[in-house]
Amino acid sequence: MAARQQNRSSQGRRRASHSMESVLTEAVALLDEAGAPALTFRALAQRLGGGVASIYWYVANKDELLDLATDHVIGSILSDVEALPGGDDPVDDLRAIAVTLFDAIVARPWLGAYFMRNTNAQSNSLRLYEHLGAQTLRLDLTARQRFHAVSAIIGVVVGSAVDLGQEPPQEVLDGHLGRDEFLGRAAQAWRELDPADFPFVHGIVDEFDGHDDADQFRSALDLTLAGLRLQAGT
Amino acid sequence: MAARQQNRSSQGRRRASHSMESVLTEAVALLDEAGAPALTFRALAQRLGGGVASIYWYVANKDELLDLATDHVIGSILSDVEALPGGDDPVDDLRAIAVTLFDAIVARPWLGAYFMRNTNAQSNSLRLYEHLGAQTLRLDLTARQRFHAVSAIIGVVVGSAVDLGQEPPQEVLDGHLGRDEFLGRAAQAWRELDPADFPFVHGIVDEFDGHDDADQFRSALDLTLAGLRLQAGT
DNA sequence: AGTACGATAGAACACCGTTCGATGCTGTGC
DNA sequence: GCACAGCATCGAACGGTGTTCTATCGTACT
Repeated sequence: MAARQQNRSSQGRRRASHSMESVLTEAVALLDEAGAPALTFRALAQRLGGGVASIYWYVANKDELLDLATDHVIGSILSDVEALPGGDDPVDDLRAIAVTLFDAIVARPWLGAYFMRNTNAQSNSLRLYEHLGAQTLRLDLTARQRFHAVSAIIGVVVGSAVDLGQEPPQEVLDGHLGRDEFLGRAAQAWRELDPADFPFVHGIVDEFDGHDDADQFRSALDLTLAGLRLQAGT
Repeated sequence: MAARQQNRSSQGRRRASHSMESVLTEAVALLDEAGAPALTFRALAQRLGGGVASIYWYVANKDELLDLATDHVIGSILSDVEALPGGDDPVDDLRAIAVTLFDAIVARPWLGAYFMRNTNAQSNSLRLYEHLGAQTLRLDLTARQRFHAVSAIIGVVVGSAVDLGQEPPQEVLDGHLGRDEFLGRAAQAWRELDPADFPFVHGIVDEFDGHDDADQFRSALDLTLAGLRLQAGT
């Protein structure tokens, strides 16, 4: 009985049988390969070897598809976070979690735009949120300070991620122009500004040229964490 | 001679004559009234009383339209920033600028998604960037620290703005549900979680319920600025 | 007057999310 | 063994989007 569905690609070929898992997996694969604009119902259907309308049996609309796909990968990020060793210093643990988050977004730039979009549902986002917050319970803070601290850390991650998630302006996607070259070109434009009008920009253009996004994020995070440490009075 | 174009709505009526200014103004008006999805070439053309393709004479594509519209409003934000009094403490001045930015995004939620998308051009964004950076010149920091400090502050603003710019889930847009009511409902769901699994969430749910976004932003900003002050050694 | 050119516009194209109605497949009660 | 119910699937169509093509108008200059 029912010895068919375990081998869905043998001779059936007429109809495709999916599953929530496969839909989400392929959706994430599309997002990973070519970013948010690549995830269309038609492309996804073709990849699943089925029809367009079939996807709507698993998902109400595109927003829900995005939400579920996002939650799907946040699940694996959650695993990474839970695998973190954890040490004496809660602030260091907060930093480690935040860095893990950032790394995950670097690997999947499209995540930046949808990250933490749905804190409401019983999703993995909430568990991640709890993980961050748990560290603040080890600090001497008020409830409000804890709430704001976690929001601030997520804000730093998202803020850096948005900068990062921006699609490069077409030339680098085509491979005609490397990222460093693109940065260098912008830097050159900055150098040609009037130093009297733009003293600051002139002062940091060398830092901007060829800068590392991870460094930038780490610095922003450390500023926030330093402030937090001060607040906790340790 | 040429006593026509100053009164383009009298009897001409056949053809519409626009200008870069009017295109951008109406585009911003559409964004302000109903958010990003409301800005379509057809809606904009109708508003300008002209054809769809005419807009392409002023603008290469929608991305450029968004960039220019964004830069247009950033110009007025820049005026607000330049009107700021400015005091003894550079960090306080940084805070004032950041708060001005945040307020502008609160007034125009769609800005959050596009803010600081193009630091490359000779735009108003760059001037705003310079304004922020100018304050760091009054602090005892290295060039790299200054670069990272400004990035961090922008990151906090953008991070908070993204949270804020999220379209509410349809019910509140229809007016069927107030924002506070919506927050309260989510809070209630949090309260019903197992306190053993979610100690942090339970501890801050009262803070989350009916929280003020401005407070949240201010706290995140203050953490970063406290860290910066520590770094500058004042 | 004729012409070059800045500026406008309608129609069409390809693609998108979404819906509708019909159709195949599968397990269940007779 | 067979009709039936419902789960799952799909093709085709609809309305809407950004974008392009081509034709045209109006104005200023020679």
